[in-house]
Amino acid sequence: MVRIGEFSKIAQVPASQLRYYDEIGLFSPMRIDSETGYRYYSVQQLAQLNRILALKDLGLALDPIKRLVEKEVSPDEMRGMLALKKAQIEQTLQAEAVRLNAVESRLQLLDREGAFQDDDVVLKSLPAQPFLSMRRTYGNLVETLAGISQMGKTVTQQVEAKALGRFAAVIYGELFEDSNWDLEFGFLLNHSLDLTVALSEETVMEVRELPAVATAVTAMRFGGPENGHLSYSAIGTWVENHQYRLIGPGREVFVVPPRPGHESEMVVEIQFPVEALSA
Amino acid sequence: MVRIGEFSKIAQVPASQLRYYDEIGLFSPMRIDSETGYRYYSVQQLAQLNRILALKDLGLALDPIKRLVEKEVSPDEMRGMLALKKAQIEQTLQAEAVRLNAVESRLQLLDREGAFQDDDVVLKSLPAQPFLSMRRTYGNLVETLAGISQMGKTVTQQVEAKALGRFAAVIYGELFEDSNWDLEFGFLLNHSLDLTVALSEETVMEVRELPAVATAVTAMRFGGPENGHLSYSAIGTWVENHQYRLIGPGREVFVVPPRPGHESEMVVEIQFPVEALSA
DNA sequence: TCTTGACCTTCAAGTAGCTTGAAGCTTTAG
DNA sequence: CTAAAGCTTCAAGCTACTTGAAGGTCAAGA
Repeated sequence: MVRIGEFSKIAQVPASQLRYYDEIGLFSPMRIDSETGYRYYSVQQLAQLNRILALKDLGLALDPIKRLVEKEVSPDEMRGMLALKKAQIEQTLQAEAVRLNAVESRLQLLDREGAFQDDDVVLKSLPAQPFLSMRRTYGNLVETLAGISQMGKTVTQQVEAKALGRFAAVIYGELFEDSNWDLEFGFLLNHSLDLTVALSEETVMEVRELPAVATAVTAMRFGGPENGHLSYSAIGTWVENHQYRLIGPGREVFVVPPRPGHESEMVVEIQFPVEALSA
Repeated sequence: MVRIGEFSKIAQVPASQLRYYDEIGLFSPMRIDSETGYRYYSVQQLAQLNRILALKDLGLALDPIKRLVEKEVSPDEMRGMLALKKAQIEQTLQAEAVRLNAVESRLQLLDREGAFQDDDVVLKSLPAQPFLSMRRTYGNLVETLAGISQMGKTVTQQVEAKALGRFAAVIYGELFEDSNWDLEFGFLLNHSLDLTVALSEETVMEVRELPAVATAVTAMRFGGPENGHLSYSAIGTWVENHQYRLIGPGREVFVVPPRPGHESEMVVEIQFPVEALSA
């Protein structure tokens, strides 16, 4: 029997933690002196403590561990817990990898530019997302707007609102020509669905996965398309100045969609996939 | 200007979080009605909020982000922060990978055994660790103990105590023979050092890295070597029953080293690297 | 035997980044 | 005009601890 300080040295666990585990009833000393309150542990208890720490290392929370060591858990429940944990860890791994990517981008950027950028152009990484969309070539602005408006109505009628995310467009051609716009547009979805929406005999919207983008340059455009060239040129000069290169079609995500009579309040996020030109 | 509810929908950020950011002075509404206290945001502020969220996505804490957006950070400081973050993320990635491994081991184990084991044999993953050690073949127990004892004295005299971890041994041969024990022993180190310790003309201890073990079966032995066979046979039967295979030399880590007169209180952790026999 | 210092006790508060809930006021739609 | 939805502040809760204050206990040396 040893006092808490020695046991904490042996087990390589801070005494405060042992007291805490005692307090929450997870792991208690062999004996507590009823006069002084001193905790006395036996080295035999190391085995138990190690089991607890091993489970904690798996990423389990203390509460489930408590039930585990008290044997209140069926094998099936245990299997469920572990499978859940596994899925969580896999997610975390993915998320961390993306994060690492983003941090590295920033670092490279900083090395080249020497200062932190303070304009409105921002690097992001974009996750893959299901996209209920159609692709077509439009002759002019009026035709496009009409198409979009009709699509909006049809979709909101046929698809439950909470599945629908933001309205978005992918721009395949050059927008700076006045005609023949090659566009894909539709709604981002909050979770993948298997559905199609028929707009007419010839045009059907389908769900596909909009691929993830490791690094994208993004900018916000406030107001209607008349401000569009501003944001595009901001992105264009930024990309040139910072030694990146466009590697895919741009996207516009409608953060605040235009409402009739309030078009000037609309907000669009413009996103371009890029990659760093390796020095 | 919109109220907090609508802004929260647009920005996809809970209102409670916006209030919190206001409270800590990280991101405040454009205007607060002095009569009602209502917060009013402008859509233009989305750009600022998005910058903040992007930095948060990098894994930065809110406090540094606050200083960043208030531009109280030099590029060099920023570089330092990011480099630190990068290192942290890389660590996390490693740790998560190990964790995933361990969880998968447990799951496989559970699938084969159908129940959670409740004896004292536990699966762990072991990190790589620097090891100040020497390897020799010993003729018999007495010779071995003498060697160990001399080594302990010399090392504790020559190396600062706080660098020294636990005493440990790697067992290369079969211990069940009575002679010719092929052993490596010495002290685990808390951080890597570049040093050698000469025990005699012929024997010199050096620091080398004891490799990490993805999956190890471990057991605790309480008491002297006379209990040793118990733990070894426990591990042996466990490994057979659970369809694992030994893939490297075993280790003994002295958690509570023997003290003269109190040998029966010693505690040793026995570790064997294993791998699952793929079904 | 006394003192000193190391060690132990409990209890309260702090950590990060929020979320939840209660009690009460304001705005908007019908 | 009323009801519902939306807003306010303030307090407490979450995880897994750590830190610190105030005070009691133990072992060794003088």
